Amino acid sequence: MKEYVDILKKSKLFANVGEDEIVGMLACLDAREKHYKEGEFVFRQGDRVESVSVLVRGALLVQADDYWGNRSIITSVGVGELFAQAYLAGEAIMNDVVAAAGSTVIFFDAKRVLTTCSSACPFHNQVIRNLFFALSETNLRLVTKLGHIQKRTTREKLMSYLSLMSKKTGSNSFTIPFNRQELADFLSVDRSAMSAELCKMRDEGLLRFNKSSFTLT
Amino acid sequence: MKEYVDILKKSKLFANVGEDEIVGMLACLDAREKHYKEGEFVFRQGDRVESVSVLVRGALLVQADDYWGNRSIITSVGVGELFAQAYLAGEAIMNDVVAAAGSTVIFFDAKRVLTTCSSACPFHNQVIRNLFFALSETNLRLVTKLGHIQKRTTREKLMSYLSLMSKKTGSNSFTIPFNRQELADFLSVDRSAMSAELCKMRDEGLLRFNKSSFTLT
DNA sequence: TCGCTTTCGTTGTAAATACAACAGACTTTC
DNA sequence: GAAAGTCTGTTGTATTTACAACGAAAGCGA
Repeated sequence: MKEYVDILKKSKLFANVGEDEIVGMLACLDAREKHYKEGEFVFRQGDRVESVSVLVRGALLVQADDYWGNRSIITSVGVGELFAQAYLAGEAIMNDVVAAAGSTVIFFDAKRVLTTCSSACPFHNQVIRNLFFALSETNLRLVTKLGHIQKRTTREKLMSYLSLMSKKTGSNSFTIPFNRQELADFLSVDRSAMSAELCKMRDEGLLRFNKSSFTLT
Repeated sequence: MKEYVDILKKSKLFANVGEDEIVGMLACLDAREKHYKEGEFVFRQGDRVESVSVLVRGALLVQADDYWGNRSIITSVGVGELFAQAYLAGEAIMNDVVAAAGSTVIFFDAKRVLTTCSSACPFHNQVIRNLFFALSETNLRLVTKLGHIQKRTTREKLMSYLSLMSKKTGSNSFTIPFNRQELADFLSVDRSAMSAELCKMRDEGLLRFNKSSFTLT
């Protein structure tokens, strides 16, 4: 377990908590380590989540299968990230969580995390706040993505995304962290159709671009 | 302020907290009451949110305006509900929050809510957990909606939504809480096109329906 | 430099969608 | 019971998109 303290130290769950305190809290929070092979399920649809879960090795996918067997990926989870936090409230988890590679997860007892223990762990309150902030971050990502995707046309989705980037950077010129295919996947549209639409917008004088650099005009 | 205790009592923030404790906490959490006329802004894009906010009268809309002035509604807020919780982490709020009618909001100091005060408020920990759970609920709503909307075709969106309802109710027959227009707005598609697609699916034998009652086959 | 791969723009076609307009069934209201 | 309004299905058309396929440009390794 202690081999992963370096990773836990960098995770959002233990932000502003020292290494010694983390080691001390491992027992207090009933930390348990579990290994998964590629393709194994960490959670299945309908499971109850009773642990705060941190990925410390590998990669996970959060995905959903519908009534007809179609699969869609909700999000991916990287090392150091929390997942399934939103299901600690008691709702059954709606998605499958699958190991995309050999992975290790550390589970903390949710009840112990969410209940402050008298005086033994002075940094416990910080951890609770961190958990809340981590969930906030997830939430913001979702709202942002929803705002883009809910637009009807490809052009509107692009406008939504690009104008947000402009606001975020405070400038009409900015670089996006996606290539064309990734941007298309992010906005849930076809790459070639999106590429064509971008060029049409450029020709109409709405914007200019070079690779991943854009300028709104 | 005390006239709203009945409403606060029913809000998620004070679940499992008695009326007397709520009254006691109003001062501890630095509760402040503020009134808004229709059209007034509770928060504007870019504001910092430093209060836990509960709507106790009226109705609010969370909406976003993009670079070109287009408006899109993210969600609505009803009496007793928390809003803008995800921005307590320090990020500037991405949306405008506007009063859709004459409204009253009670603000609690976020720092005081998130930090347990020694012993004065025995139910303080419960409130912190409640805040976390409220955010979880928001999160689930978002993930669910995203799962539907990110599908490419109207049929896939319908499949996604209806198969989820089937899973949720544990039956192939269920009633949805929307009429056709509301369902279309929820899934971000055109009503008439959706209606046509539903009938096509019925004719193909995928499902049957009568008003808001559906049966998957 | 030569192949190989990746990325991006471009085009054509088939499919899906938005939009507008309308008719029938059903509700509500007076 | 009549009138007005709402909800739903239906249809036609213009627009938009997905999909497939291809070529040019850039990056990369041998």
